[in-house]
Amino acid sequence: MTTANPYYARIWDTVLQIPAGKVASYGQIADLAGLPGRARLVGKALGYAPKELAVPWHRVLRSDRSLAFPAGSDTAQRQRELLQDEGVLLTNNRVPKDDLWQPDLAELLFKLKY
DNA sequence: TAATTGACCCTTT
DNA sequence: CAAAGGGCCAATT
Repeated sequence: MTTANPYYARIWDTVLQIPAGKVASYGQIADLAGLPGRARLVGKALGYAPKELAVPWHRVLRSDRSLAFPAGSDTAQRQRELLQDEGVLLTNNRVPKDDLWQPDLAELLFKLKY
């Protein structure tokens, strides 16, 4: 472990709040985690995310609802498989708007214990 | 310390 | 709807 930053923990916690069958964008996660404008950091945090936390990184994608990886790459294919396994069907590398995560802010704040 | 990089986002064409 | 340009901020070199 090179550097442990407090930002990452909050990002991981927020991602863990995404229910199965729903997806959220990096910017949305950053915003909910209290880090507006730091969407890129979310991606980095997911890359640093330890396996033990079982962070559902596959439920996080770009704001245009497309995968953040080049189509055809191993990571992209695994993400697509994981999403389909949860009931999120990708059409042309994109998920339906109906599957976007719409969190209840009050409940989310309670779970994250701000 | 300065420059480069990146699992991104928004607005305009 | 897809592509292009500009911006943002932390981590890395």
